[in-house]
Amino acid sequence: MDISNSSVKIPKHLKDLPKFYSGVEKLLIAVDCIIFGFDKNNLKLLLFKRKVQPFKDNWTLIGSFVRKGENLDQAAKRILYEATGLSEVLLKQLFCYGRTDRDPGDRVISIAYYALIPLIEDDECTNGEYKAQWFEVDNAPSLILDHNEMVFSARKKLCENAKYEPIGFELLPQKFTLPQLRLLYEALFQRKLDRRNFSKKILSMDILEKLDEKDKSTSTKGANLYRFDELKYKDKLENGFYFKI
Amino acid sequence: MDISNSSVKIPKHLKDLPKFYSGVEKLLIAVDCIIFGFDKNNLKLLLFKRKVQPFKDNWTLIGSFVRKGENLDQAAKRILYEATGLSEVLLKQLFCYGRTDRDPGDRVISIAYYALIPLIEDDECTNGEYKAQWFEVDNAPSLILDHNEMVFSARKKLCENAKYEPIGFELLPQKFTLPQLRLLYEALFQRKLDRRNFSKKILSMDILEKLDEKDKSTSTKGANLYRFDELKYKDKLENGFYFKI
DNA sequence: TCAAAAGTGTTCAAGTTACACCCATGT
DNA sequence: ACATGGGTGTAACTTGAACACTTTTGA
Repeated sequence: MDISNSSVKIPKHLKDLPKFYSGVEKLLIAVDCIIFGFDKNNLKLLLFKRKVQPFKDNWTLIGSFVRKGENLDQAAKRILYEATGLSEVLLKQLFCYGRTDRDPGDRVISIAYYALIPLIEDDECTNGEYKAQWFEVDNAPSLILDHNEMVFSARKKLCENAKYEPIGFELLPQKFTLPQLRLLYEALFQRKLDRRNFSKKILSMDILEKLDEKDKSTSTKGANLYRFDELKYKDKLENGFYFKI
Repeated sequence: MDISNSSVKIPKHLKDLPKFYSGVEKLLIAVDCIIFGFDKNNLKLLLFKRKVQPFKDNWTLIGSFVRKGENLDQAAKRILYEATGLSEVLLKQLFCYGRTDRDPGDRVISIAYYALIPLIEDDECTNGEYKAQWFEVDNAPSLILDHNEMVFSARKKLCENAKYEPIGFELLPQKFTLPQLRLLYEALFQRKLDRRNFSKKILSMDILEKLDEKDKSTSTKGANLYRFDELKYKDKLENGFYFKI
């Protein structure tokens, strides 16, 4: 199937014409980000104090209206950068929320994205602008509008995606141990995983690079550090391999 | 986790105030529907001749701008009804397309939905308004804007969803045979499935009702007709069962 | 009576789960 | 020397894949 943008090119004489579709009502478009992090045992959520009315000072996801000339992905990226200072981050579009009454401030269509970031300190996230705070996902305060629903769906989607894509690594530091990785998946799937079977499975995929370093912070023996080998992974993908945990 | 709309109620004094968010640019919002059908061996796509500029008379997905006071799902439902006359149809939101340059007519944010309908004749779809035509998905004409990309993604998503949700039945008549159902999944997954293993698997789920009727249109012996037992399925769902094909 | 599709059962391979023992090291 | 978490191997089981024979009936 041809998935190129379109075989029908834009005729030149259209380019400088006034816009079509006049008289159609326009709406506000926002992007909201569900920012996940992981800390030892817990999946976490970065929440913010809303700065504007309505619902000023209530807990909220971070979001912003989409600007003129800005793609949706760009908007998500900008929002995340403004809120955390991070730019190389996994962002994924989840769902579009458009109930007419979802925001009493006006009708707003909101596109939800989730972001997976390696945990950083609360105060590094503020950038002077926002009061950000990490919460355990299962222990987070109630949020404004339909943001609770967004978080719920995002968590579910994250869990699904993590089964078939190697996105868990995005939530860990570059170097991590197998026990760490296992705790992450246990938090995502909300169930215990067998230590031995987990190691076997993840190592058999042959997408981790074993480093010559140990992390002794959780045991006397120390656990080996690994790195996700993205190049190797992508190479394998092309040869019919697919990630599955 | 609390997924109620919000624990923060809208303060009464806000309700009659002028809208917030003044000065923010608004954009056009459209919903586009990828309408799938199934005919004997082939997954099909219902396409339309565009009635307006730009790209008038080119093949396109059916779509419409979202109206004031209309939820996104309602818009999708309306579009589908206007185009096919069908109203009890599976509709699922897929993805939101928002590239700034995706429509030369103006900046339009488009939310794609797929619809699964039991095949009906082309001319029943017109409703006097549109020139609709079914195409095999793999043999469809090139579409305007980013509609080719939408179709591609929708097909992929449909395939994924069909593995874990009993949505295949939406594409068949109420009464169907196992060979028919198998052909459908073969078209979705684009590979042959073993006749015997397929029957075994689908019947072992115990969500089909065997009818006392045969379809003799494809063989002398005739194939038994079945019906998807939605109530039974939902009941099983609550008891931890999950569909998997 | 035979061709063509439909229905059913068995066997084998692969993947998943359960589980036990040894290792390294700071105290 | 021992307690604690980390590393590996093996057996039982479940699931999915491969495959062959019998049944029905219109032509």
